[in-house]
Amino acid sequence: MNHTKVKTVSEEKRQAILEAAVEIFSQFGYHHAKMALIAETAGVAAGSLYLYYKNKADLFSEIFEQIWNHLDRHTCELTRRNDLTPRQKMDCLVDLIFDFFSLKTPTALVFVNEQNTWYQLERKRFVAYRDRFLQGIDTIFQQGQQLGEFNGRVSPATFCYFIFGGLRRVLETWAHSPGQINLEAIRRDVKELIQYGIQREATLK
Amino acid sequence: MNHTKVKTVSEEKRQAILEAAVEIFSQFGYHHAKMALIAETAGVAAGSLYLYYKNKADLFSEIFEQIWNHLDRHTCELTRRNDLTPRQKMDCLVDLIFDFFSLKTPTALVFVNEQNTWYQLERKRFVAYRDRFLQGIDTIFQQGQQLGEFNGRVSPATFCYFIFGGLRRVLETWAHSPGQINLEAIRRDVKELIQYGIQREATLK
Amino acid sequence: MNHTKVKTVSEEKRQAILEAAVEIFSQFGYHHAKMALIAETAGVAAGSLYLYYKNKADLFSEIFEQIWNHLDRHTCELTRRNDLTPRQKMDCLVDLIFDFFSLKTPTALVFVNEQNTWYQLERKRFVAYRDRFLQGIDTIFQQGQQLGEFNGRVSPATFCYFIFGGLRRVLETWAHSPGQINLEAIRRDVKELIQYGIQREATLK
Amino acid sequence: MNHTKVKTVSEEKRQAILEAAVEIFSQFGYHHAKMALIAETAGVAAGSLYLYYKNKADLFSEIFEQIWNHLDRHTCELTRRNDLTPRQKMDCLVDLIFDFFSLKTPTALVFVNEQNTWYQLERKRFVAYRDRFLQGIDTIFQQGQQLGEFNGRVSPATFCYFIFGGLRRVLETWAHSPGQINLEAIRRDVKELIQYGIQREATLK
DNA sequence: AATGAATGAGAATTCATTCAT
DNA sequence: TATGAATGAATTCTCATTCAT
Repeated sequence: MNHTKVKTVSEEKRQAILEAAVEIFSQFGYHHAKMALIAETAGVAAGSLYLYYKNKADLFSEIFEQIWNHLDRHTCELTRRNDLTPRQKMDCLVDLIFDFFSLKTPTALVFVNEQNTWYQLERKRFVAYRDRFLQGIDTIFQQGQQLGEFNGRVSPATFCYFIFGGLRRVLETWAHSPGQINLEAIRRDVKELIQYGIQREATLK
Repeated sequence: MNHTKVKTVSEEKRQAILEAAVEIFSQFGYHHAKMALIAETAGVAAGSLYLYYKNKADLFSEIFEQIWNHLDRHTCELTRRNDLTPRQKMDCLVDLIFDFFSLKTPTALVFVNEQNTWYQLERKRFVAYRDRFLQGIDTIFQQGQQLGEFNGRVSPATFCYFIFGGLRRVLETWAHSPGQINLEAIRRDVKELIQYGIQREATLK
Repeated sequence: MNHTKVKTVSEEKRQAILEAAVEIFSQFGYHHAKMALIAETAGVAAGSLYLYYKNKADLFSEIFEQIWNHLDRHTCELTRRNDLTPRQKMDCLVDLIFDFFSLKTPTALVFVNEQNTWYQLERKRFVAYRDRFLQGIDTIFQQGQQLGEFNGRVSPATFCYFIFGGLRRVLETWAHSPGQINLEAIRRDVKELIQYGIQREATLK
Repeated sequence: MNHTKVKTVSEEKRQAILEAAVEIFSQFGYHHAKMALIAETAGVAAGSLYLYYKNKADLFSEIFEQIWNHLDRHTCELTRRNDLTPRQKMDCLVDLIFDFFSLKTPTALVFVNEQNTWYQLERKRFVAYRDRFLQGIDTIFQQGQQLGEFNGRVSPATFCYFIFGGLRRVLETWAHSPGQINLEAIRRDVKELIQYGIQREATLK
């Protein structure tokens, strides 16, 4: 029974370190974040970090893995739902991301600001996760095209990249001054942009 | 007397260094780019870099300054033209970005990938340039809204970021495998997405 | 009451740790041998090592102590025997070393490879053991010289080192690929080399 | 012309660093030698070491390379000479080594004491150099066996290893207290041991 | 102006040892 | 006794920048 406790204690500390890392990475960026400071923030000795994570890059990657797992899980569910129209699904997708950003702000800051760092550290995984996510958008988009709800003249790939890039960019701006920009206003705007960007002309009559 | 000539020679070398820097920064990212390698690429000694630029950050900033000046100049011109409708201006803006990416790919990659690095190095300038550029788009956008051509419910800033983020992302994909993707097809798709994203519903009748 | 038993149990674990240490030290060398790995090999927790040995150096030293005690005991016995000629005693000495190597190969490897490490850690003891052992050889050697059996022009110490170095080297080669080399053939060769190296010219007539 | 000078200056400093390294390695052993101390001893900054040597292991290896190149060159020459009998060649070989040890004592100390360290760092090169050297002894030995000068009952391989090991061991002892042991006395003894160890019985009549 | 060898501050990481349980 | 998570001292190596030539 204390096996469970040990596991729990460890898992708790692992999480505490991760949270400290998020804090420090979001504040200083990957390259200026010092392991010693992460350790101090987490309330452990510097050496202890290496009991839970192989090295700085590994600790950093863990943040991205957790985010992607979260996004992935929900995107998959979303594509499979039958109770929503493609247009509603697209809205939900935007909500999924915006909810994550408003609830886990520091994590989200790391996610958008250090995207390129992670790409350099873990090219393979970066591409894999990104493509899986794009796949999700693609699925929804094609569902919409088949139902005649979405603009049929645009290639799904371009659409995916465009929407994903637009979202990321908007959130980057927010990430640079999260206190000053109203996330909810942006959320509405983005939905509007996507909806009217994908809407088939005929339906607008 | 030969002051002009010296100036020119110096200016040429300054530019050569800058181009080498673009090459190296785009390949390795700011933090993994070594000054020694930039010097070698530029065909000068490491120490000589410091005759032309104060330090690494300064050299890096210069790249962003040049890009912004280029974008700025063209955006300003564009806003002032009377021979184009706002919708056409928006098309021209897309062309501006597409041309920039296809003609100066490494520069463009540094611009999109190292945005956050530059933000950390030069917060003030980052914000200043960004806002000035936004101002330009805003002008066009408002012209379009006043003429009833553009969607009036979206904030120009969000619109602007979203569009540019989308553009950037699409072009990044192209930049990673330029031979395999038809740039002109993407250009058309993007214009389509933007037009129908900003178009006032009524005009779609 | 069960004091004896406890002692025995403890002694067994102490020995198990020592054997694990021999294994790891012989494989990685003193400086690359990790205490954690020794503990794992011995089937105890890392912290437990310190219940039996003061520290890494102490554990390491214990190996040398045991080897020396083994060599010492047999060498002493050998010198005291009256039923053997000096030449036969020398043969026995070679057998002692050969047996040690073939029966306790990892231990022997630590002994030969880490000689210098031990010298740095325990200079005093190193010298003391070495000199005591030399004393033994010296005794046999002088017995041989007095009987006119051995070459009188060579210093016993040099003789001793030379012979042991040669033995060690030959056995090292064998230890690195025990299956491919016939230990008995080497044993014969070495005895031949020693005999004819120590033999007084006159006796060869 | 100053190209030569630059080269010379660099080569001099490279050598100065190497000598400092020999000094420090011989005093503390590889694992306790600090790069900072080597730099200080050489009169350069710590970072400068890395201009001349890739890392600590590389600097350390250079010492062994130089020694082996020296020994190699002379051993090769020796085997090819026609003006010496095999017995004289064997004597010269011993002299080669002893001369090196008396002239370059600190270097020699590193060579014998850190043999095992080098083996662990550069297994391949260690074996290659050692085997090439053994080859040299082997050549001389077989020349001697063919002429009937040397003991024909001992396998050349065992002989080589034995002699090499004996030599190394004798010098190790000297290395542990170079001031207290008369190298010349050992030199004589070793020659004696080898000669009478390899001498064919018949020639002793 | 140009060079490039020299500098040295700075940070990640390892691992023997401890100690609360 | 036994554990093994936590500690933190200690050290290598990198690379932007300087400066004597």
